Parts: sequence; structure tokens; C-alpha cells
Amino acid sequence: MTKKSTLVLVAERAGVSIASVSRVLNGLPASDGVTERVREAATALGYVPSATARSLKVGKTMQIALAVADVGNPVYVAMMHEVSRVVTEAGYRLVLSSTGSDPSDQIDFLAGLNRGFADGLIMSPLRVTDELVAALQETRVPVVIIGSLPAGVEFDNVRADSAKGIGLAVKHLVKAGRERIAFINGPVDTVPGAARLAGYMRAMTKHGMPLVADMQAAASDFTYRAGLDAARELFSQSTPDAVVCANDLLAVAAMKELSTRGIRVPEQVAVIGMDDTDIAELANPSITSVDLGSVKRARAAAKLLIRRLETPDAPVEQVVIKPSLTVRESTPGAPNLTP
Amino acid sequence: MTKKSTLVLVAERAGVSIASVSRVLNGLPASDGVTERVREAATALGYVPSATARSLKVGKTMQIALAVADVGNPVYVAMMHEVSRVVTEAGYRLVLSSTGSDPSDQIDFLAGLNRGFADGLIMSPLRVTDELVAALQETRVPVVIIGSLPAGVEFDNVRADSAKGIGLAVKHLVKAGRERIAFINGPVDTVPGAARLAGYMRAMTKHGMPLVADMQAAASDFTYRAGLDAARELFSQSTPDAVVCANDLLAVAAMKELSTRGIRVPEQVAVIGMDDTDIAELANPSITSVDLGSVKRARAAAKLLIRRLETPDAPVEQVVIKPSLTVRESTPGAPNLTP
DNA sequence: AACGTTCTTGTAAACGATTACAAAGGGAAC
DNA sequence: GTTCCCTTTGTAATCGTTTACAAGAACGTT
Repeated sequence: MTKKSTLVLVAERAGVSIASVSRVLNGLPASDGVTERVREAATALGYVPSATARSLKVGKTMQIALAVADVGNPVYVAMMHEVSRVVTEAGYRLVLSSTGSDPSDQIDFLAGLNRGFADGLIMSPLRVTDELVAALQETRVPVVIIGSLPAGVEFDNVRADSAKGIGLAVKHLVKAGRERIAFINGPVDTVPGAARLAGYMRAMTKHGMPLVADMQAAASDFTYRAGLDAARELFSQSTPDAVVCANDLLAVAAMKELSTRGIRVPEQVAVIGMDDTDIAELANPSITSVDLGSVKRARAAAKLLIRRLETPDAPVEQVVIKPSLTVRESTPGAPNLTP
Repeated sequence: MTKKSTLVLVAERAGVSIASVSRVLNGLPASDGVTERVREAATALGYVPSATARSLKVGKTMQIALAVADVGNPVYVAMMHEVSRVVTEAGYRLVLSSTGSDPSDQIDFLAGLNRGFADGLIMSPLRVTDELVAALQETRVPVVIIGSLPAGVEFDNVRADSAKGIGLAVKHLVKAGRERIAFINGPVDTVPGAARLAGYMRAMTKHGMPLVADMQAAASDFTYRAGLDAARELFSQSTPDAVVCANDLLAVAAMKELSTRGIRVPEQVAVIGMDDTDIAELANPSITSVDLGSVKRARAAAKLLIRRLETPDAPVEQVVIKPSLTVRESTPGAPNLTP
């Protein structure tokens, strides 16, 4: 390990003042002689400026915090990855907080944010409580929210149109002639859960299909395990010819349950997932999935935050990402590779 | 957004010196009167100490950096999650760097580390070059490496015994009466790739099975896509009755290719993955996988680093995590749920 | 030669905390 | 009442930068 070395050391060795060193190293004008001596001294001493000291003085940490609810879900991983890419490119570091889905954890985290360890925050809350909103308002640094917010709450915000997304899924199934389209949702008290249920109902109604309770199940969580239970419940009470799932993990679970029951996908039951994550492609058969633009959302959120840091009083911006459908093997009318 | 407030403001309001404020807030002894007035003032002003200023003074950032090579691989996600849990509990924040697998990225990152934005680093390099080792030696903060290191390089280190892990897999297959055990590896020029190949060869020899080139394939990457190519190559040149994969993603790819060829798993070909990640369980049939203790490794690495931060000159420690086998549906002799 | 510009450079004051040190206050012991 | 000791509090230095300001140097203009 090399010794630490400070501006003072460099200044002494170069025989100039620390101000000159700072100027040279920051590219401010200086005479050739001084520039050269400082450069030489700096490299000779292996000088690296202290991030902390700089942060204290200039009031920026060059760090951006990302708070995600559920690291087990591949869609968050994909988002995280993209956020990481964008902020790194802009010269920021990424501080990750995998707060549980528990809102109180998230609130604690927000309180910590006020210590100023990051210049801004990107957050994708699963559940939005009043307390969370209040804590967000109290925050000293800019926040960008990924996901929908209660009406009247104004933050830079980027969200998916999951209702329209489900519309795409249902339309695709209707076109393929499916008539009994079921829905496996996640918890309805979450923001995406509520939105996706609403979307399902709207889409079914639009296509003149009945809304029956037997054709709907809600998993207790957006996880594979919970999805298995929900699928078991659904298929034991009704016989759909297609099932839309609020999530790719739930879709994998549905396919597993169908396989256990000896029901063939997509011939007997078509399956559609949401988020279009890696596992939709990994699954066998691969899963047709609604792409809610998670990567685009992540990218937009990161850019929004960086813009806000650069121009603090730009008007609040709300971005909506359009969904699209990635057709794979789990629905008919697709490249079906099964022999 | 609340206004920022500093020690000075609190001190003024409480009618005491900033030293007293600091002491009260840090729980150092103070008279009841002062304590109370400071408390009152602090909450009234919504005072939150500045992380940056504190860091500068005490020389600790309370941040730990984690550099992972490949965020696309679920095993790294699992590790990241566990590291996050441990460091958060110990009061540290996690700074994430998803440096590509490119060593030069990682070296840049190490150079940045010397600015002192984190108190320590956990790194799991896929490839260990001389330059990387050199850069690691130059680092001003403690580093813990997850994965094997060249002989003679001394860092706190935690690694899996993947040779023994492959041994478990082969043994399991031999017991089940399989005689033609193939191997799909990742790139051999990576640390895990090399170790796993060595383990396969050792295990095969130990069980008196021939090592034939036809029964081995190396994917260009530890990814699903690369795995598909490798599996295609393997199964077009030989007819194993079992295949060990260096990775769960590669195992999923192998199963996909087998399914495309109409070969039944596990009846005709048994499949074993490694890392025992979520997708081993999600796959259908679920995949028997060698648990290389990724979560344990992550936990051990985090604890090792925290210990090092607390006792800087403790002796270097090298932890090896024992592998185990999680038997699922992709191998016989397992709870086989297929009807 | 005196003056005004412009360019370089150094001095010193921040940023917001922690903490060594000293001073003051309050008992207890004699 | 004096001495000694312990507790409480304030003063001021410090961490390593950036940067406002001022001083000095260099140079052209008249």
C-alpha cells in the first residue's frame, strides 16, 4: 500500500502554494513552469485527491443512491444494472440500498440520506404509504421515483403503462382465439399489483370478455414460490386457455404448475409474463412477455436525476414508457420450436 | 425540503458551544441541562450531521465498495444481496461497481478507490491478470477477494472448493449409474473456468472414467447464450448420459438444447448445474446443482473486511467454503415430481 | 517614465464536523 | 479555608480540499 499524500506534500515538493497545486490539477490556468513542477511532484508522490475533502468543500458527493425493494426480482437487477451504467458514465458512483419491501426500512434509509452521503436518489417503491410520501418530501436531495405516485404528489417520475401492457397481452391472446383468459397477479396492495389488475379488467371488458373471480388469483408476493401457490389455486378452480401473469416469475410458476398437471403450453394454455426479463427467455418453453421497458425506465430515471442535479430548478418531469410485447414460445402464433 | 442545518445553528439555539453539541449528540458525558437543550434544539432544527464532514475528520467513510464482474449472473446478484445485508447491519453503506469483466475497468476502479470514497473493497474478479494484482497491491484500503488468487498473492480471501464441488456432482452421477459424464465449462482462461475444468478431470479420473475431448465443451462466456452454443456442439459430437455444467445458466442452456432434441431429462441425460442459484429451482425440471456456498462466501467476505477495518493488522485470513449438492429433478434418485 | 491591463501566484477563509487542551466549577478531604 | 481532584464546558486546531481576494509581475500604451 502506498502512503497517502496530500496537497501540502505536493506543494512542498513542487515549491509552490497549495492553491497552485489545486489549480494545476483542476486544469485552471497556470504558467508552464509551475504546471510542470506540480505534475512531476504529483506523480512522484502518487498523489490522489481526497474525495471526502473535495465533497465537503464543493458540496457534492458525486454519489447517487438507488433504493430497490426486491433484489430477488430480476427486473430490479436489470434496472440496477442500467442505472449503474448511466450514472457511472456521468461520473457518479452508485450507492445501493436494498431496503426490504418494508416501508419503514425505506423511511430509515431516507432519513440517512439527509446526512448527505449522496447527491440524489432513485427509488422504486413497491408500496407507497403516506409516511413514505411525507419522508420523501422531507428529503434534502432530489428524488426520482420509478413507478406511479398518488395523484398530487409531484416528483420527477418515470413509469410504465402497465395497463396498456396488459392490453397488449390480452389482445395477442384474443387474436390467437383464446377465450378464457385468466390472470395471476401479485399483491393488490402494491402499486404495480393495483395497476396490473386494473389493466386486466379494462382489457377484458374492452374485448367483451367476462370478468369472473375464478379466473383470477393474487399471489402473496411477486415471487416464484408465491406464484406456485396462486397457480395451484387458479388451476384447481377453473380451466382457462390462457393466463396472463403480472410478472415473469409468476409466469414461470404458472408454467411449472401446468407442467405438473400435464397441461401443455401453449397448445392447451398460453402463458404470458410481464417485465420481459432474462428468465422469460431462459424458461422452457420461453415465455412471451410484456416488455414494460424496465431498462428504458431505469435509464430515463437516471438521466432525469442527473439533469436535476445539473439544473436544480428545471420543471418537474414525468416520463411514461410505452410497453411492447415480446412474443416467444409460450403463446401460439409465435416461432414455436417444439418438435 | 427542509433547510440544511449545521452544528453552529444548533449550538446557537441551545446557547452552548459546538463542542458541547457534538458531545451530546455522540453520547459523551454532559450535564442534564445541556443535554436537554441540545436535544431540543437539534430536533427543532431537524439537525442531521453531515456524513462528509464527519468522514473528513475521522477518516472513515463508512462505505464499502463491491466490484462484481457480471451482474447478469444470478450468483453475483445473490452475493451482492448478502454483502449488502451484512455491511448494512454493521453500519456501512454499499457502493456498487459493476465493472465489466474487462480487467482495465477494474483497474480504473481501483485507482478511483484511492480517492478514499470507501473504507474497503470486496472484489470477485473473473480473470486475474498481473496488472490487476499490481493494482490491488497499490490500493490504499483493505481488499477482500472472493475467488482464488495466484500463489504468493496474499489478501484476505474467501473461495469455494469447486474441484470438490464437481467431485460431488460426478459422484452423485456415478452412484446413479451414469457412465458417460460430459462437462460444459465456461471460458477456461477465467479463474472459475480453470478450477472447474481441473475438478472435472480429477473427479473423472478418480472414478476411473475416461477423459475424452468429445465429452467436453467450453462456452465462450458464463451465459445462457454461450451455453446454448456449447451444448449444441457437445450433443452433436457425443451422446453422454449425464452432463455437468460449470454454472446454472449453462445447465439451463443444456436442458433447453436437450429438450429441442427431444431428449428427456433426467431419464436419458441427467443434468447438474453449479452455484445453486434461484434459476436452478425455477427451471423445469428443476436442476440439481452444486452449492458452492455463494451466499456463505459473500457473508464471509463481508465479515472479513469488516474485521480488517476494525483490526487493521490482524493476520491475513483465507477462508474456504465447503460445497454441497442440492439434489433436484434433473438427476435421478431425486424427488422426481414428473408424473 | 508612468499608468493601466492582464496574467500568475500566494494568503487565508471557508466547508462541518471531532477532539486535544485548558479553564472553570463543584465537591470531598483534611 | 485550603488543597486536590473530578466533572463539565468552551476555545481552537484539525481533517484536505476549493476559491475569493489581494499582491506582484509582466507587458503594452501613451
